Amino acid sequence: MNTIPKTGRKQIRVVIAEDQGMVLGALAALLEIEGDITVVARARNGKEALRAVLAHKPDVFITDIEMPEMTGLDVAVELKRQHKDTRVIILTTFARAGYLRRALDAGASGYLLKDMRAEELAEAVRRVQQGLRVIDPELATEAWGEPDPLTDRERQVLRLAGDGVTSLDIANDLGLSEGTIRNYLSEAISKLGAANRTEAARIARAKGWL
Amino acid sequence: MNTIPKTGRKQIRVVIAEDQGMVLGALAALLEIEGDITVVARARNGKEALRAVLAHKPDVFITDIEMPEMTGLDVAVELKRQHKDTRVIILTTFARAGYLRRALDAGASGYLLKDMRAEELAEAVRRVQQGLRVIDPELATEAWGEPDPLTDRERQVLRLAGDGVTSLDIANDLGLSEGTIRNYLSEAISKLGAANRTEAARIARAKGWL
DNA sequence: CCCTGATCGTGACAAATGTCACACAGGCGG
DNA sequence: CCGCCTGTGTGACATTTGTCACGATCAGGG
Repeated sequence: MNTIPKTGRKQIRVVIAEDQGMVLGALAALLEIEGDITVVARARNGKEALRAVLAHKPDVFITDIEMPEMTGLDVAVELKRQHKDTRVIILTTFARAGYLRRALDAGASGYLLKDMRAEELAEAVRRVQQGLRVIDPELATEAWGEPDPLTDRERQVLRLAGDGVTSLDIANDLGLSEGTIRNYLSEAISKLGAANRTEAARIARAKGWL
Repeated sequence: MNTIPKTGRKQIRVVIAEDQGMVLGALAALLEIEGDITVVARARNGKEALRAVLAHKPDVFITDIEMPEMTGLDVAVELKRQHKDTRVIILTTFARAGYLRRALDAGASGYLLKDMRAEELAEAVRRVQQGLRVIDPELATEAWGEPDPLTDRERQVLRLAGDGVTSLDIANDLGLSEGTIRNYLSEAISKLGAANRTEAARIARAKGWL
């Protein structure tokens, strides 16, 4: 690092959020070697990220989805709610239609997968800063496939069941009757075409619905 | 980057393997900015990594565990079998005692977690090249805790059950009787102190036993 | 050669799970 | 205001799952 910024054009100011320190530092290094991009702050969880973006008002905010404290998607929603004009790029491992849809609903300008070529990140930052959208091509087509068929309750119940929590325990947790839980699970299982709660949870997770 | 290599000392030659292109490129960028380290090859799966290490004979080989084609651990085992003297650093997301143990058995010199600080990677490379071991401190203590209590069959059955496959289907898959499957699962559940197959699978996965 | 542990099997029983049919409230769109 | 959907509940029933007790075989170690 420490290349003197090629000061010809205005620098693109970026904040990055990512919970794995190694990846965070590496991504920052990757962007810093581009002369026209400056990483003005880094965050290792959602709340920190939100504070950083509000404080620095960067041009572009790059964020992972699954982080402690607050999800990258939640941060995007909050920025939208506050009408901030920082553009958001979601950078995640998961090629899940459900995530992409939620990202777009939250007003994100980009949705990139971590297994794309590293060179594309800086390019995406530039495109997004110019007001363009950058969506992973494979996902873009598939995305408007099936919408999440689950209701909130079903999702909530299925999440617990998928971790091995017992129907009775779920009922107590949520203050419902055990029969009701079994009904929800039965519903979810049939909606997802699964054979049992475990498979149902696996399917839902794979689609990004959980 | 582009600091002119401090050519006083010999460069440390490194090969990196990681299936997520973005992370791979970023890690390479991170190491390249260190004057004394050169990334001589990158690989995006296990087989490619093995070939790259054999071809370049680097001082240090940094690898992820979960990759297509061949696991980072498998690559390490193969290098050990061939008595190669490239030092191996495992760099993974998972703080699992089972993984660490297997890594050490495979002769790895380092086991780092992706959520450590980015600066520690280059430092680890230098230490390892000098013949030292670098193990994540938290793990180091815990590692020699509990060994995997499961037998091969139990592991195999539990893996399927954890994906929602039915006892009967597992039985057919493995050519065993359904009762036997239930026995194995019951055994596994009790060994792991779980309440049911789903929780048992979750626990086993978390420990790196699956 | 005996002991142990892993593997595979049976049978029986209890508990959890999955399915169905049905019921009643509240909310929302037409 | 009338349906319709979601959320919630009940009861009954079939199936799956989890547990136990018992055996039989086989390989390896002492």
